[in-house]
Amino acid sequence: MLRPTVHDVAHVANVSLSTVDRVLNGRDGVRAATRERVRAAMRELGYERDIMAANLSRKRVYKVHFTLPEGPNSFMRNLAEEVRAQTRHAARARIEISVSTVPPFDGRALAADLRRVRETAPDGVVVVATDDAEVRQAVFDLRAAGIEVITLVSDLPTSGRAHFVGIDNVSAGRTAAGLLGRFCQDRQGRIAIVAGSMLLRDHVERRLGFEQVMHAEFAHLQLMPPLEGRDEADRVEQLMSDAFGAHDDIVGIYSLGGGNGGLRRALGRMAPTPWPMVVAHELTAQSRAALQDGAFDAVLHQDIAREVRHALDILRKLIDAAPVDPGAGLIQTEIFLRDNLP
Amino acid sequence: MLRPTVHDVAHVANVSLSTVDRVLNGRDGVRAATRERVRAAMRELGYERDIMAANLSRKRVYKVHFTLPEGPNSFMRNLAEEVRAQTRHAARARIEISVSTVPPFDGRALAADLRRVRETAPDGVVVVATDDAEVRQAVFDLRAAGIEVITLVSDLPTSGRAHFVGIDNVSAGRTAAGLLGRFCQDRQGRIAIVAGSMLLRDHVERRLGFEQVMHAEFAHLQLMPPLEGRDEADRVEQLMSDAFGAHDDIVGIYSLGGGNGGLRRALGRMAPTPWPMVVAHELTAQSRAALQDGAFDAVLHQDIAREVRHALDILRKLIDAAPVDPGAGLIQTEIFLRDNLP
DNA sequence: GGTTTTTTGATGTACGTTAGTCAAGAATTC
DNA sequence: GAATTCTTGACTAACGTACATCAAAAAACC
Repeated sequence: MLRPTVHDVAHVANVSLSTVDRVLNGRDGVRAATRERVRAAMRELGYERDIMAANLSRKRVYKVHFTLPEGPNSFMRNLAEEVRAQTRHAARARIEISVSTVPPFDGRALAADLRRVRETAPDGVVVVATDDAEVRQAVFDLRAAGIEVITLVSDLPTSGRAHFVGIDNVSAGRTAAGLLGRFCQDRQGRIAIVAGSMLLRDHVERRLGFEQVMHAEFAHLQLMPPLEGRDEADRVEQLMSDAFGAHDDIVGIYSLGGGNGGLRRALGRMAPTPWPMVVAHELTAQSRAALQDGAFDAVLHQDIAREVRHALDILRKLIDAAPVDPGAGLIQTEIFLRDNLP
Repeated sequence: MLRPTVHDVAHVANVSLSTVDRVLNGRDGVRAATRERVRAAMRELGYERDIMAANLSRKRVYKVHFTLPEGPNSFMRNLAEEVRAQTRHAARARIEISVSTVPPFDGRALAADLRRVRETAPDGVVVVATDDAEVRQAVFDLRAAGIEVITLVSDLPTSGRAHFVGIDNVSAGRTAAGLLGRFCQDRQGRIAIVAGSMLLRDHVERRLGFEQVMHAEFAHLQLMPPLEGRDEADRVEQLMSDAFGAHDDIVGIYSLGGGNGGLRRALGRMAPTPWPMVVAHELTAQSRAALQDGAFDAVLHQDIAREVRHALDILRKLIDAAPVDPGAGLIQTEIFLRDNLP
């Protein structure tokens, strides 16, 4: 009832262990007919190589590199911290993690870093991608060098990256709209949108999803054009204060980027009556406090720790050439109210 | 820079491999002073035993048993299916899974099954617990026999189970209230609660959390006493129809158990105007359809696949006597609207 | 046919651990 | 001080796989 081993395969195929080994590891010097006999035996027995024993034998160490944007952003700081925290755990699974940071929103710098990383010949790379042609090329070159690439948090499609690990941002935007629309279903007025930057793919996607659902399901609410807060609290505060000054019928706010501290301050100073319903992104000290004191109603969140673990998991499978469910990588967006704060 | 091995420990402690092994595996015949020397060397080097190599050597197979309630409940059917699906995967990690099913809501039968399972001497047991003194005793006896026990979906505190894997049901109830209250914030009227059975701990907890928040935050809404639908669609349909007949001001419904098909039918036949806001539990074919056609507004869900994987993960760690974060096991409750259905 | 080349088998070592045996050495007992 | 017990070290085999070497067998070539 135990798992079949190479010995069993050798026996069934009526060949020696050496031959099974040659077939298994793609070494040459095996006649096609013999190779097929061995393959048939493996299929018949349902043989699967014991990866742990295999790794033990080859002293395999998975070299994985993370390239992250630096900057004061508390979300990215958490990310970096989480990667560091996983380094300890990963060592147990023979994964050796290295990290480099690059300036945010700078495609050129990111591409340069990826080229540098390629020289260190890692087995896999995890990158928070900036959407840029040069970055796309750098990812493509990594792939060409046999290095597996996974995008994290912000995707880079058609770059050859094997998987994206993060939330579905269009869906997150739709969710925000579904919540905010229902919160405001019996009200008339405007909905304000505060974005970070429309250069970030995840922000663009959130806005897209949000507007889709708002238009389709909650047409009685009037969408204002997005304010670009660049994830900076002061700028967000200024923009929102201006908006409150210009309109007294803002009944809902969707904050899809950073700088929530500024939004709080603007609300505290001059929120209209009734207090607008607010949906924001990322559970941080600011947004948590805002939930608790009732300033925000809901916060959409991605569990970064889970994403990092998930990325490492998928990467290991890719490197082992094990099958990976193509749907893997999408993390469910979490929704927090003041009532289910962890 | 590689991980230290027993050889390194032996060298540093200036003892033989045999002695290190004796200390490591708690065999006797080692003087206290020597043992301490070895321990010091392990600490100094940061030695951690390579579990994969260790398991390979001892041909360890983790025997894990699942005891699940049977019955027509689609939630439990999914659970059983998921356990079966994990069996294949688990085999790769040397985990051998067995499953038994027992009649639902029957503490005596469950306890009997656990006693039977104890005879098969598994390393660990995962059980969907019915809250019952006899079950508590059976779990306690398993623990006494050195068998690790984890409760799944429905907890059984003070039974000695090592962990509970599932959602925080009080928090789920609070979340439901937070959503429903905000959905109905500009309305006046009654809120109906449909439960499965108040004999199930998870249902009791959901109701508790729901009422907590409703009373505290949304006192303008009037809570009706819970209807016990026993997770049966027909009964739920009857109860809700009666409720609609008796009251024309039901503005919100919280369905915290099964039988959502019945709720849908009752709503279709005689929902008041405006259509009540509905929050239900578990994403099934019924609740998904109800979200899509707008009958339900939100569905709280627990990802069973994740729970099963999580339970196996924790169990493996427990059996290896590895440290397990006491907070592990709590799975975030997912929230689905029609806008973020997977 | 004999020779060369290709294919196959036998054998050994290693990975880091478990687990055992046996004998030498040290400490303890009377 | 001798007999006894306890402690320690040296050695071996095993887990399932990888990888290398050498010899034997089989196929291909001229």
